[in-house]
Amino acid sequence: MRAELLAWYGDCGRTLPWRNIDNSYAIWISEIMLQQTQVKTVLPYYQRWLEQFPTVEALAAADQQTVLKAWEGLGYYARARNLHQAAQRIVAEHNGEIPKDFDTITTLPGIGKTTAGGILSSAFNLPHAILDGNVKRVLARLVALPVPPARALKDLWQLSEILLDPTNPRDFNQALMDLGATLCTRRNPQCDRCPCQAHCQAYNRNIQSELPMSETKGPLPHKQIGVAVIWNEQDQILIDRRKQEGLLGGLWEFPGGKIEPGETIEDCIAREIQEELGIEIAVGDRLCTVTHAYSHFKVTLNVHHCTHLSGEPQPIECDEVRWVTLDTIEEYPFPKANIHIINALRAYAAGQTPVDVVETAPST
DNA sequence: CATACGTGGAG
DNA sequence: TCTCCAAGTAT
Repeated sequence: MRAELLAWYGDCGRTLPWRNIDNSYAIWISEIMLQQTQVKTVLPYYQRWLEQFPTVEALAAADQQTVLKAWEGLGYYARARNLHQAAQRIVAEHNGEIPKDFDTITTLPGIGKTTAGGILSSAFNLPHAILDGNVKRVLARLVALPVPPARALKDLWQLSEILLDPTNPRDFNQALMDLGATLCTRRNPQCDRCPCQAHCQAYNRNIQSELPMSETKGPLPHKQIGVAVIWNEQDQILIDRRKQEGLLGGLWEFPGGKIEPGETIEDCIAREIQEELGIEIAVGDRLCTVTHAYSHFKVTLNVHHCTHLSGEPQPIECDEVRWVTLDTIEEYPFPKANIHIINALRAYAAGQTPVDVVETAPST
């Protein structure tokens, strides 16, 4: 099966900018960006990143806000924070060289088993297996896995290791991923073009469309949030930088919080701002309403104009607070949901009517 | 072993 | 409109 797969890869493999290059730093960056993220999404970020941080030294020397700004919009921001930390460790502990040893490279933050295998095989042609989403799907079909892949990780890893071509692990791993990305897709797999068709249990039983089995998940919880755009007398707006840990760590946002049962939006906003920033505000008109879906819950941001009344803002529940103008706000990294608020603010400043931004309709 | 962690695209 | 999920890792 190796020969057929490698031959197919030679003919039909994708051309990607991080493929067949002699730059382990760039390959590392691509592997991190590609975690849970499609190639098409990564492409522009990857190009910009290498222009801005061409070497591991350049990345290590950058400040975190610059790094997060370059990552803005890609999601899973711990990846950017870990990339930055790992770069500093690679410079300090490994003379600026990406480690070639599996146990060493997996001690770096953000590099787990499959990313390590991806880097080591792609950058150095070392015989380490991978098990990403593509490979899980390909292998689940190959053996007609009767359970969801998450229930058989040990077996799938073993299979990936057994199949791996020890003489050409780089091309073999890339071929496996390309097969999953282009032919052995989640829906409508093109088995008629597949180099592994004869070996595929799912195809032989004609159950390729049913595999891999998926876990059933319930509906996402939906939270209502009150958000404040607080103006001072200099026409500045108050933003805060979220703590390093957890959701959107290190990014800036407009302050606010969860609306309690029976609480009005206005009461919620005034309470949250008092609790989190220690200041008094007057809650005014609605600016916009933004509904946004994260991976594990949905939120509706009920955004209101507010006026600063008294008190010096304190970073009680965040790492930092700052008054900014609409002209300089773009220097700060913001999560996607807040980008919508900034756009609404620009429209407001330009004299337009308030807008509702709805990405996903509220379910309740 | 289960959950937290973003965003955009496809059907 | 809504669900699923895509080059996963950390805890």
